Amino acid sequence: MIIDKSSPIPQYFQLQTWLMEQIDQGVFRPDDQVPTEKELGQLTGLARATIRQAVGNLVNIGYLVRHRRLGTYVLDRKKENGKRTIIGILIPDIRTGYAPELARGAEDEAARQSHSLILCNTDDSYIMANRHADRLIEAQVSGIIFIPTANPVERNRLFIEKFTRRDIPVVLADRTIPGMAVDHVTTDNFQGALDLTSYLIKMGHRRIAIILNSALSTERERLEGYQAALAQNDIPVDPEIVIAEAGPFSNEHYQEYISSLLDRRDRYTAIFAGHDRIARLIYSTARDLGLDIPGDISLVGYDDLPFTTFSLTTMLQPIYELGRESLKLILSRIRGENGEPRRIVLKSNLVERSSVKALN
Amino acid sequence: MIIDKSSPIPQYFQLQTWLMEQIDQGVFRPDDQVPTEKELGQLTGLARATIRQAVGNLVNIGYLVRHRRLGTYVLDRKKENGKRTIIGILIPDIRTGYAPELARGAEDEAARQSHSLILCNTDDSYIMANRHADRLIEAQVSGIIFIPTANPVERNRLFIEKFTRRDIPVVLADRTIPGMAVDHVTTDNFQGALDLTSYLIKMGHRRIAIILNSALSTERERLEGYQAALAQNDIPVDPEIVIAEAGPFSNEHYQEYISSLLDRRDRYTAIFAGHDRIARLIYSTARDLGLDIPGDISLVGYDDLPFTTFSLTTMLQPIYELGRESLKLILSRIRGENGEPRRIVLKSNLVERSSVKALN
DNA sequence: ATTGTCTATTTGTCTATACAATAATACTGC
DNA sequence: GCAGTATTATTGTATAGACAAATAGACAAT
Repeated sequence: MIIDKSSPIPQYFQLQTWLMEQIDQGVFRPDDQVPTEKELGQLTGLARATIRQAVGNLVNIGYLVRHRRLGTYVLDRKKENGKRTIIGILIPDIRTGYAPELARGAEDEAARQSHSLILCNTDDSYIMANRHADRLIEAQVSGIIFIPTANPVERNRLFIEKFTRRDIPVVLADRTIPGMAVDHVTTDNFQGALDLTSYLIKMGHRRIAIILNSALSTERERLEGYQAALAQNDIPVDPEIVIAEAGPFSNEHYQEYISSLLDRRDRYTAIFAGHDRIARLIYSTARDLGLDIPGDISLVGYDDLPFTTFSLTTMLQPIYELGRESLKLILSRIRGENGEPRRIVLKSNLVERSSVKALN
Repeated sequence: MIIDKSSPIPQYFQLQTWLMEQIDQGVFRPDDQVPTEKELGQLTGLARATIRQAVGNLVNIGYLVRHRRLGTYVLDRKKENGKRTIIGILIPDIRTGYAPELARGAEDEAARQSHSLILCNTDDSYIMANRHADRLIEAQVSGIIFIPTANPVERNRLFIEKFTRRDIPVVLADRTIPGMAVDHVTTDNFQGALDLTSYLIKMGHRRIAIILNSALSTERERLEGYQAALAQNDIPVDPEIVIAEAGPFSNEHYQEYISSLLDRRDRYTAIFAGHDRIARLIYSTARDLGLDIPGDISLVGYDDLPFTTFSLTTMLQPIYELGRESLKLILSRIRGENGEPRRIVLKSNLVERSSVKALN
């Protein structure tokens, strides 16, 4: 029997629970009709008012929908979920690097599709990310765009599971998390770095320093691209001029690495900066030391941030598109598309300006 | 009588409506007990089940709360309102000018107080702002931080009323709307411009050009500060070198104004740029024309955006603080503080770099 | 072919009644 | 004074029955 009349649990509540179970277990599926009130009465032996109370509660919390004369139907949770039109985006810092461009790309697409974007700054800290996570769940976001923090894989994994446990889809933007099967939108960092390094080699540079943050998947891929380009040209890697430390770094930290790199400038003729922000720091540090770029040292960056005052040869990443594509992907998941995790890779383009001197 | 038995409107609904009216009109106030089901029965002549249906609905939508044995009480809407922890922020473009800094200031304070921030880009267009508005209302934001668009006062007024009609408080950040009594957080643009112009005069400049967007209240105030400084020093205003056009401008539009201003460079020795973004454009345009700053023309800006590569003397606005204060203010309103619209003015500081040549 | 009418079914509204659970308050016994 | 007990008002749960309103679908009228 469905209802235990002797139980202290109210009978309407027993019926309500039973109905929810049937729905959750797929016995009653979305858009199916559930038994009519009369049938439920025969099934349970309860009075119609009691049945109405149970069904009414389920209507209130969005499990069922009633149609006069037609019966009561199971509501499609996914469809309902799609009605909450808020998506969370977790970015290290909206003020730095490509963050504004990415956020704008995502927001434009969100607005176009009648969704709103909650902005969260993580400062690359998993503690902050987790605080945001709890708030976002409470705000009933229906999806998450996440730029993984510069922290161990495990930390990022736990963060993501907080959402997936609740059936809230997550898309990784730009950076990925090794070993995790999650949707991911990124650019071709390996190919980009390979092209960029090959360009330096073509310009006559053979001793090329590189400085990057190896806590970030994107920059690790760039390192691999750099190594591949050297290998293709039979140039051995000089570990003395490969600075690949892991961590969430402040400008001050980078400054130290840059200074020590500039101290060893007899070992190389060009620097590959892991991203434009480092490139800018290198530029201003070099200038303060009286060094000319590209006169004394050639320099390339990665990102193509807007500078206007400093003419950096760099790899243009389609960051605005990256934001848009991330949002499109998360929306398709919210709308119920399931299947294998997808990986979208956008092409980058070399932008040749005047921070590289030809040596040949 | 409260209930019209002959009406086609269901009696439970009539009772429900009546109760809501009593609450909204303050007959039953927050935390008051409403009549017990028995009393309502005597009052209306309805059966208890009907009364329970009416009251039950009001409990569901958050008007009332029932306590077994104690009675039914009016819920404090404000208290409930405070539970929705989302605030909307409408900014022209997260990618340009001080927007990232402002957004970060607001988001940090929001996170500190367990609130979330929905980011909206308006591109200074009231059409986009209105589209966002509808979405934000649907998302049930409990407050709005708004940077007015570069559009006529009326447009901005209508936008704000959309929210105030629904008891959603609005705080204006940075820019204001003339003639509207709304909370406002800004910087001392008049004093800042006065100081900045006085500085130029102290450096020996007497013919000072100014270029700004007069659609923005902030820049209008800066124009007044500029005029006041000239007046204090008995310098007449030369209308030929005051470019104060109104509109939402693209870089290309500004470029034209700048070019025409640079054509007349015999009439002035220094340019006061209405904001740093124009200053940057002036700098690069001048450089393309072979002009040196400050050698040929002195230049000051307003904002203190991070440049690193171009050393601009400018007025530092505490934008991060502006974002934080805006959020603090909106939260105090959300929490029920009422009273006269407040106006918070933050101090700016002159940052002396090397874009001004001393003429004396 | 379109429009109107009827019928059966299902949910929507409403009454009258009963007992249960809860908790503030008063009372009782020590 | 204080712990336990009884009282009692109030909401919570439940039943049985009735009529209303909407509407899909069948059928009739135009």
